Amino acid sequence: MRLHNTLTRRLEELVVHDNTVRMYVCGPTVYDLIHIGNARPMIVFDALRRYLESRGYTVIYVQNVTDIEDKIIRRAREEGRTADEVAAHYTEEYLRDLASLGVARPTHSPRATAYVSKMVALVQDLVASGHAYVVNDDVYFSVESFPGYGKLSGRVRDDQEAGARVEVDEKKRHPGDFALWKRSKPSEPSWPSPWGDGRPGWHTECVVMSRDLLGETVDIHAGGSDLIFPHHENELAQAEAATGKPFVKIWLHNGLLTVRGERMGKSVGNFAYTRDVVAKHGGEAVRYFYLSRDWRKPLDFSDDAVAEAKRTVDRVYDFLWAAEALPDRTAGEPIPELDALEKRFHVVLEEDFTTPGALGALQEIVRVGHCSRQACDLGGAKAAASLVRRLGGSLGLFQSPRPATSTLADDVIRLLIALRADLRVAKQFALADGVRDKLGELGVELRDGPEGTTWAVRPPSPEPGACP
RNA sequence: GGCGGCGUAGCCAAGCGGCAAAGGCGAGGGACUGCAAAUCCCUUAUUCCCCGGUUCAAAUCCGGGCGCCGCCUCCA
Repeated sequence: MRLHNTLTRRLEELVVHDNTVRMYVCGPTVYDLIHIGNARPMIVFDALRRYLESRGYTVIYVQNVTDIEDKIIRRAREEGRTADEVAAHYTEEYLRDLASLGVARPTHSPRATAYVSKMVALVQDLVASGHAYVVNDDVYFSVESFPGYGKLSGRVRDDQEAGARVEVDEKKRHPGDFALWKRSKPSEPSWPSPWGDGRPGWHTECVVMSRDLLGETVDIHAGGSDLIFPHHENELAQAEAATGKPFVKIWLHNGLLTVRGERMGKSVGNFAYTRDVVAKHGGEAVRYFYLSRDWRKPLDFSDDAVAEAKRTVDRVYDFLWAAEALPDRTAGEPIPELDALEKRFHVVLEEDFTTPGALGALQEIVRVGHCSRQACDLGGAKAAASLVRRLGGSLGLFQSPRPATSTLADDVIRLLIALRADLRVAKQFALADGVRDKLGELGVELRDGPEGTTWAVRPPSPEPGACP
């Protein structure tokens, strides 16, 4: 598989040892519910993980939880709670949102506060090796001590100075230097260190947790493209200054969500909470929506666009549930078109994980399935359905079983269908249509076909499939 | 000012040197139907923002425009 590496700006073959992919994805800072933009990397990289697993790799998937940070402290103060309480609360909520999106639990979800002593050790190492310096109990990383600084984001230090939007901190030797350890104010959470009580600065946690759980060099490190600078640039500098080894083989950065062309962000105020969008359209519609656009490109979010994705998802399930309810027949002629489509599905994913192309292939498989059914090739329809299940499953889509109705409900619906059939024979069309409409209001859709009437349940807000 | 990305049908969106340009939505026509819905079939870009260039061959490569967006500050 080839993936676009931010570091080299080209497609690179994913080469791993022991058939194991070591993958680190930047997680949330737990000071609030996650918004729908935060959900993009979670879904996209979860889909990548599942796809790699479906291709036979073992994936160790780490997503951190940042549970100590200025915003958490501020929030705690506002709510009269401790920072720990705020972090614990929003960590729970975050995990709930992940589940509602059909995102599998990471292999590890390390919390920053559990790694403070290891962060202190890293900072000590950097001070000892001359990559960091201490000023008034704060510790700064010296960007001039690391020649590779800027290689990820393509930024040259001197160019940045011209912009001069960054406040010049007198204590820093170079404007680009960044805090590794900050002395804490009396009322703030703090940890002991050789430089007095304080807390970790930016970027250090990911380096430490990544190294601890995945080793000094990871295969994939992923996150939103807004993290390229300064966050990932600074991580890279610390990690490689400390170990002298490459920190990451392939950097992956997803495009951001926009709203009417403008970037979605908490500070802009044009965001929606993941939870609210999922309540309205279902988690799987959100997932399909994200996978229908190349993961590196910006994606314009709107309610209508997600609603369209939901209709598409519903239609696929209509086909799946209908085909699976068909009587079993001995397999008919294999359909060569299905093989070709399966191949295409993999070809486009192997080349930079182009999920929109793969979804296109999936749609065509559905069409072939409908077509087979129309032609009374039940084996063909079933083959198409199981292919959709299998391929969809490799991206975390289309795994829901037909919603169970009680036997009693089934019987009553059948009774109503029979009654309506009688009414139609008697040409009592107003009454027959009334039955159809009332059932429709209850979420039961009737379809009259050449072989009689079938029905399907349309849940108001479908839950995403269980994780395989 | 520096760095990066994008511009493909009414809309969304693949394709990134060689089949007169996937797929979805929407729209139109037809089949089926008592009428619908669903489904099926057909139609909907001779052309890929504009202008030059390279090439036997370009949406795809190069140069120059125009337009939009992101990052450079916590941010997925």
